[in-house]
Amino acid sequence: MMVEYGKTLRMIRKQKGITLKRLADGVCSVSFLSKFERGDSDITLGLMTRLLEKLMMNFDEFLYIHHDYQPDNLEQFFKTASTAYLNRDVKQLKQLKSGQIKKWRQYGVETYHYNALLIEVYESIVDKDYRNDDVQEKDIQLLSEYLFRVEVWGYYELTLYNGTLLLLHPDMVIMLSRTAYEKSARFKDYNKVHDAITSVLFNTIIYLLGPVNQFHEAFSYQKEMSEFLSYLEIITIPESNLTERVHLLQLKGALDIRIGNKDEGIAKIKQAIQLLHDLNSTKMANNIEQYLQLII
Amino acid sequence: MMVEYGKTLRMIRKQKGITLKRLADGVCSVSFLSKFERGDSDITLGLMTRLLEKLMMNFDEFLYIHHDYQPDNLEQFFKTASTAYLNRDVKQLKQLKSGQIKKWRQYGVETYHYNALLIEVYESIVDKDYRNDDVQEKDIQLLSEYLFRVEVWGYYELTLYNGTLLLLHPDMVIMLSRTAYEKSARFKDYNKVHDAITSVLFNTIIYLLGPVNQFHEAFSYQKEMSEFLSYLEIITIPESNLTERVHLLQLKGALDIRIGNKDEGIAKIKQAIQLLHDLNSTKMANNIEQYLQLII
DNA sequence: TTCAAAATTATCATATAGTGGAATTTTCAC
DNA sequence: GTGAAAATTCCACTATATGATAATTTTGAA
Repeated sequence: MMVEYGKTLRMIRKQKGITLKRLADGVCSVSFLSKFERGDSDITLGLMTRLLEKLMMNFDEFLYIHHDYQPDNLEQFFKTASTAYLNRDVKQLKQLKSGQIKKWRQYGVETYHYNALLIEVYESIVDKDYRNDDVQEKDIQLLSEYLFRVEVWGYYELTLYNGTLLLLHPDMVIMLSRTAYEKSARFKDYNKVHDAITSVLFNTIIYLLGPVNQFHEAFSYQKEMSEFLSYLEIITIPESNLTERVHLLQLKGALDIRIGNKDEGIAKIKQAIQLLHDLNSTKMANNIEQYLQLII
Repeated sequence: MMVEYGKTLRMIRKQKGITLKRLADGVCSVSFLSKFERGDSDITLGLMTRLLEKLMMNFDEFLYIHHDYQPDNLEQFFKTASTAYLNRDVKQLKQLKSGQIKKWRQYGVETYHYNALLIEVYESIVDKDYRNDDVQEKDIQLLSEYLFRVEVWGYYELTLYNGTLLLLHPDMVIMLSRTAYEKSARFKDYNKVHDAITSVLFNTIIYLLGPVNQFHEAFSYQKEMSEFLSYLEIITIPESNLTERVHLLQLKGALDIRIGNKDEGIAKIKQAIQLLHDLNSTKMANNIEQYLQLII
C-alpha cells in the first residue's frame, strides 16, 4: 500500500553529500528519517515538504526521479493513449480502456470513466469493425457535461478536451473552447497548462477553418475564429514562444485565405514554412506545406 | 508547523464536483478526509498521492494552486534574486542574503550557504561600495567544490551555477559546464532541467567567445566551444524548440566570426535577427543586434 | 589493524494519523 | 417551509508516524 519514497530520498541525499543528521535537523528526528529512508515508515506531507526544501528540490523533480526519470502517471496515460491512437493500435487502446474502466468500477470516480470514453472515441475512429454509434454519442455528451460543470480547467480537462474536440459539433466546440480559455486563465504562467490551452485554441481554429470538419454546414464561423485568434495572441505574448508564433502566422494566413485575401494568406503561410526551413525544422515545415495544399 | 494542504484539496474537489465520500472511497475513510480537508490533520504522503491520482492532478499542479497560482519557493528564490540583480537593487539583495544565512545557521545545511554566496556574488558586482575580494574568491571556491562533488545535477545546481559562471576562470567554466552536461543527462525529457542545461551551455559558449571575459588571456578555446556547441545540438534536436534553434544559429555565427569566417558568421547572425523580426520578437532581435555590434 | 568519532539503526514511549459509526448539517424536491 | 436523502462532522478508538536515547555499524586517520 505504502509508496516507498524514502529510498529515493536517501539516494538524492547521498548524491548531494548531505548527512542524515543534517537533513533531519530542525525538521524531524534522526531516527525517524532513517526509518523512512529505509522504507519502514510512511511520512507526513508536511515533513516531506520541509525535507525537500532543505534539499533544494521541488516535488515535481523528486517524483520524476522517483519514477525512474519518467513523467507522472497522468501525463503517461495521455501520451500512451495518443500514441496508440496515432499508430492505430486497437489492441493497446482496448487494454488501456479496460484498465480505466476497472478503476472506475473500483472507485466510482467518474474521471476514470471519462478516460475510458476518450479511448472509446479513439477506438471508434481507428477500428473499422467498431459499430456502436449510440454509445459514442452518449459518451461525448457525458464528457462535455463534465467539462461544462468543472469550475477550473487544469491540465487534465484541457488534455481530455483536446483529444475529443474533433468529434464535437462546431457550435459545441466554440462554447467549450471559450469555457476552456476562461476557466484556465489563472494558470497562465504554468508551462504545462499554458501549452495545453494553446493547443486547444490552435486546434479549435484549425477545426473551424474546415474542411476536416465532419459537419458539412455552410457556416463560416469567421467571427469566432477571430475571437480565438485574439485569445492566442494574448497568451502567446512572451517573445520567446517562437514556435507558437510560427503557428500563429500559419493560422492568420489560413484565416486570410478563408475570408478571400488569398494572396496575402498564402504569403503568410509560405513565410512560416520558410522560417521553419531556415531553422532546419523540416518536418514541421512539411506539415504546414501539406496543410497549405489541403486548403487551397 | 503543519501546512494546510487540506483546504486546497477541498477547493479542488468541489471545483471538480466530486463528493468527499467518492474521493475517499478506496483510499481512506470519509471521516479522515473530512478532518484533513478542514486542516485538523496532516496526511501521509502515500494517501495524498492516491487522492491526487483520483482527482487526475499531479503534485506540481496541486502545489501551484496551493501557492495561489505561483511557482514553488525554489523557483521564486532564483527569480527574485536575479530580478534584484538586474535591477541593481542592493537592498533587496541584502535582505535575500540575510534570509538564506539565517536558514543556514538554523539548519546547518550548506545549500542555504551557497544561496547566500550566489547573492553575495551578485552584490559584489552591483554594489559599488562592496569591498571584500577575499570573501568573494573563497565563496566561489566553496561553490565550485560543491558542484564538483554533487553526483547528479538537477534544477538547483544548474541554476546556481548559471548565476555565477561569469565570475569563474574560463578553464574552470569548461570543466564545470562539462560536468553539468554529463551529470544532468538523465533529465533530458524534463522541461525545467532541460531549459536550465540549455541555458548553461549557451552561456558557456557566449562567455568563452569573449570579450565579456574578465580574464584577458589569449586562449581561443576553439575546440571547447565546438564541443559545447555539439552538446547543444544534441539536446536541442526536437524540431519544435525554435527559440533554442535561433540561439544556436546566433552562436554558430559568432563562432564563425571568431575563427575568421567573418562574412559567413555575420550572415548567420543577421539571419537569426531577421527571423526574430519576422515573428515580431523585436526585443530578442535587438538583443542579438547589440551582441553583433559588440563582437565585430 | 586499531581505535575513536561520526553516521546509522534498534528499542521503546508518545503523539497523531486514520477508522467506524452515530450525530449533525446541508441539499433539494415537493 | 418540510421532510427525506446526501454530505459532512463528531467522538471514541486503533494503528502508525515520530521522538528520545541507547546500541550498532561505518569511516577514516594513525
